[in-house]
Amino acid sequence: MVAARNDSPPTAEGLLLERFLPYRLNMLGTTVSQSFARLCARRFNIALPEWRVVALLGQRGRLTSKAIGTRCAMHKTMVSRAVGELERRRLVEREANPADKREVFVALSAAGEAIYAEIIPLASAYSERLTAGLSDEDRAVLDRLIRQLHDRARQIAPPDPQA
Amino acid sequence: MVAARNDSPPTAEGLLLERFLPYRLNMLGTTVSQSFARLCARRFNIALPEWRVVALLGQRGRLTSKAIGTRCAMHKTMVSRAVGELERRRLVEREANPADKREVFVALSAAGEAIYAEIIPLASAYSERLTAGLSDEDRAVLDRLIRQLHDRARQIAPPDPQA
DNA sequence: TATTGTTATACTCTATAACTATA
DNA sequence: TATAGTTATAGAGTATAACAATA
Repeated sequence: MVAARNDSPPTAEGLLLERFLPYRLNMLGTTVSQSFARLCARRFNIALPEWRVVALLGQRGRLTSKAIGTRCAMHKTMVSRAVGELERRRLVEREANPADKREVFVALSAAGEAIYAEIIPLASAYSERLTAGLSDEDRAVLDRLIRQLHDRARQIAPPDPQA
Repeated sequence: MVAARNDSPPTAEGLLLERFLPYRLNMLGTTVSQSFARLCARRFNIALPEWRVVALLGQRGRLTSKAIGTRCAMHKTMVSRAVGELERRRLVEREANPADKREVFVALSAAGEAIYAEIIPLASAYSERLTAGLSDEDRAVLDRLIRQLHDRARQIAPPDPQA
């Protein structure tokens, strides 16, 4: 156990880097994300952007690239590359929307559905292990705090309003 | 308001990306970190790695590059570049350790101390705004959960054990 | 004119490898 | 041999700008 690590109060200067919430949230987010990314890489040889697209398509069925980007907060360039890579590996199929040929529908192939079926238990198990020590109330508070802090951060310094 | 966004329960498939904790923690960490980074860039024209080094040296006094890396979880190449940039801007000074000339002590210059004195209120104010809506109990739970989840994530898939 | 999507390019942060100079 | 630190290079992930095709 390393329980005593962060228990010291702030110094007279008013701030300790290791107790600074933005720093800690950033460390937590990257640590969790990278540890999950390692599992995905080992088991499926798949990177996180591709993982997100597979997870999304598995839930939602076919979607346009734009809808993928909106739903998992990925830039359209990243979506384009992730979908391209998944298509190269025959995990998704693309089909132009006849009603608007600018759009392309993306959907899991049979092989993609098979990967999805493996991905879900892996992700669920990871999430379960991650939160194994938490009470029901802990989970409820965590759920609420993530949303509150996320909204707050965007209020304080929104991502380049008029760029 | 977008309050209803995350309130739906998991589907029959067992997972919704936007309710998947690793995904949410990653989004939260990057959103908070980037919003704080924007403030630092606007006010001090300083990037996050440099900010971390200044904050650390302001607290701890002079440190070797290795100690900086250990204390704020930065790779030695990143420390080297951040310290180099800060030295170029005359915010830190370097001095070889006479007792072991491989090591270099890094310390804030007078100008660096001045920046540090401005950085602390900015950071404190940011943290205050970020957590403005939280009760004392919320804060205590958040503090504990960050540590628990961080430790858990590293237990589940440690960063390349034998690389 | 505006929008979907692709490509080229660049920037940030992270990481590996090769190197130096010490020890 | 091993360590502190630098540099070159490469890899994610994110972003802007220019573009083609379509509306």
